[in-house]
Formats: sequence, C-alpha cells, structure tokens
Amino acid sequence: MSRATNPAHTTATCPGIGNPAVSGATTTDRREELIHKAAHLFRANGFKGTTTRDIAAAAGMQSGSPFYYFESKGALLCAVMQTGMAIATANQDRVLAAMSPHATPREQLQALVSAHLHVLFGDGRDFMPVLAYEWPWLTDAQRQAVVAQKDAYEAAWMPALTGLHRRGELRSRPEVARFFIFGALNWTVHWFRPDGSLSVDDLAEEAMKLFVDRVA
Amino acid sequence: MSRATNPAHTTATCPGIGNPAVSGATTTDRREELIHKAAHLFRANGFKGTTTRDIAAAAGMQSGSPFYYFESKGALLCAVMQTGMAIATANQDRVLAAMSPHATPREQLQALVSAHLHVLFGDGRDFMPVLAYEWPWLTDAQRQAVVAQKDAYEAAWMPALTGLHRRGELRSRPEVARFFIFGALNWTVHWFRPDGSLSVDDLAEEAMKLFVDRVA
DNA sequence: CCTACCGATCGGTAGG
DNA sequence: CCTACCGATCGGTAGG
Repeated sequence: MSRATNPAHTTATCPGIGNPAVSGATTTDRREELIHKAAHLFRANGFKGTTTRDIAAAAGMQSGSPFYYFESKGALLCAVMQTGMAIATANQDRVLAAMSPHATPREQLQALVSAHLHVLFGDGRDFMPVLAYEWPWLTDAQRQAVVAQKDAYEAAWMPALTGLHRRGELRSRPEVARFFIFGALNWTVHWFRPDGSLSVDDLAEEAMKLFVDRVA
Repeated sequence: MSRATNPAHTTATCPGIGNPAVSGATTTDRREELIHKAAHLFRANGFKGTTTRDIAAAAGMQSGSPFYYFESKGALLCAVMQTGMAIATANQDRVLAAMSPHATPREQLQALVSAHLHVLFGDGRDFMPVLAYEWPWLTDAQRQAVVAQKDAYEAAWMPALTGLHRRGELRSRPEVARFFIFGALNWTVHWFRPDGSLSVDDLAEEAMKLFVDRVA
C-alpha cells in the first residue's frame, strides 16, 4: 500500500499523528501502544537517543512498521507529548472539579501542586520528562499544537497564585512564581524516589512549605 | 601518528580528556576551543543531536581532528561538564570568600542564589544546561569525576539553609529545599531572558521572596 | 503490518 | 592536524 492511499496518514490533531476514526479499534490500540512504548524510551534515552527500531521492537513490530501508524519519528514524538498533556490536564480538571468553591488560594495551590506531583510519578511518569525536554525536535506546526495545551494547563494556576499574592502569603510576582514552581516540581524527577521515606503527598507538603509564607 | 603513541591520550582528570601538560600552549588552547564550541552545540542540540563533525566545523577543523584531542565524543562531553563545574565553583568560591563572616543565613542564601543565576546567564550559559541534562551519556568513570564536583558545589548551600530553618525562616526540610531550589533556578534557562524587563538581580530577589519566609 | 532495501550520516581510525 | 576511509546505523519507503 502506498503512502498516499494509506488512511492512517490523513487528518489529525498533531500533524502526521494519524486518524483513528478511519480505522478499526485494533489499529487505535496499536497506535496507543506505540505511543506508550515510545514515551518510555524517549524518557530514558531522549528523542535523539532512541531509534525507530527500538520503538518497533518494544511494540513487537518490525523496523518499518511504526511508519504505518505515524508518518515520521517526529509525528510520534508529537503524539507522545500531546498524550502527556492530555493525561496531566485530565487529572488537573478532575482535581479542580472536586474542589470546594470556597477553597482558599492556599488550598487551591496545594491541590494543584499535589495533582502535578502525582502525575509526575504516576500515569505521566514517562510523558512529563519528554514534555519538559524534547521541544526542540518538534516542527513549528507540531509545537503549536502542544503549546496550546500546555498554556491552558499552566494558566489554571494563576487564580491561586494571585489570590495568595493579594493575601500577602506569596511575596514574589505570581507569574514569576509560577515559572519557579514548575521548575522546582518538574526537577523532582531527577532526584525524588516515591518508594523512599518521603511519599508524594509528603513531597507536596514540603513544596507548599517552601513556596507559601506562613500566615501572619 | 598512531593512537597508542599520541601524548594527548594518556592521563587526565576525565578519562580520555587528554593531558595538556604534555603538549604546548597552542595545543591546550585548541582543546579549550573545542570544549567551548562543543558546549555551545550540546546546549543547543543535545549530546545525541550534535555530531563530532558539527563540533569540528565550529572549531574550523576537519571531521577527524577532534579525535586528536579527545579520545571519544563522550570524553569531550565529560570535559565540557567538568569545565562547567569549574566555572560555577570558581564563581561560588569567589562570592563566599567576599562575604562577611557575620552574614546572616538569609544574606548567605541570597549571595548563593545570585551567584548561581549569574553563572546560568553569564560564563556558564552554554555549560550549565549540559550539566543538567546530559548525564546519561557519561560512562560510570566519567560520571564519578563530575559528580564529586557537583556534590561539593551543592553542599556549600547547606549552612545557609539549615541556618534559615533554625531561625524559622524556612519551613521545609533544608535538604529537600535545596533540591527544589536548584530545580527552580536551573529551570529559568527555559523561560528567562536577561535582556527583558527583569534583570538577573531582580530574578534573584524574586526567588528569595518565594523561598524564604518573611521575618515574623 | 512484513520484506527488502536505499541513501545519508555517524563515530572513529590508519597513516602521514 | 588533514586525507581518505570503514563498518555500523538510521529514518524512511515501495510493494505486497
């Protein structure tokens, strides 16, 4: 089957990610498996340090087969990053929806920090480090697609941060604080082990103690 | 000249980094130039995304010539990381030596944060991101050589952090705080532009406001 | 999805 | 340091 007539290479959110709607459920499953295996390898070895043959082997395929599902290695990276953002966003939305409308800014930030750390060491383990470091390998069109999701995710933190700032519990500028906080949290993947003496919830509590001033 | 009789490939701090003492000053300069050009390319494209040909071309050499100075691409990476740690350590030592013996823990941390950010956006611009992300490509022996320098650099932060903790100006555990703070600071390379409305000193002040509680 | 393959590139080396 | 080169690997493709 030639590239031009392959239905897996038509429309999609990410350019070249393929269109699940056209094919059957099994095809969608195989694509999902490729995304997860790729995420794992990209996290461990980086995008440039992972070959499409590595990914194919991890999914039990021959070397050329990933290109039946994704038009290029870069399109697969884009799908990995988009999936990662979807995981993080779904988790964050769930946490925000469950929160009381009367929650204080401090409680809001606590929930967001905890949710983010839980994604980092849970479902998003293989995806979040890729999201942090592999942007240079996306094309402009691919980057645009993922950046929109990322901006929305980060924007959800601003009400809590501006609220804390107004109350005098956060002395730095909310926008700058958000950058610093994401850096501190994302960096934990380099040193924190959730099976150690500190749990993820403990870690979230330590983070809150560092970022938020005690009430006067 | 065969590999075995080449004096540039004998003893060194980093395995395979070469021995400047054996050859003349010009040889040392060329090696330094390779290290700086490599740092720049590694920062921009990653270790795996940079070819030894790219590095050779940046230094005005032919493709095989870097291997006259370094026995492998990995040895060159090790030299880059070691040089980066040397830059950061020299700067930190200078700042600590200039500090009053009566400085408060807050003043000590302020000086360390400021020094670190100035290296990140100054002399160490091309080196620090490499130091943050390219560890997976070092051999165990190479990693060992660089980790020792890194541990010493980070250990110098503990007196300030434990001092603040004792005074009740830092509520999180000093060791955990140090990890969070390094993450927040190192992450700035992904978003902060020193030529914008905020200077590096402003940035250091914002960081201090975020990390350290106001005095009661 | 597999088979079989291509053109390009890469880290590294022998010899001078 | 350059020249000339090697063996291995890589992303991707035509055809079924």
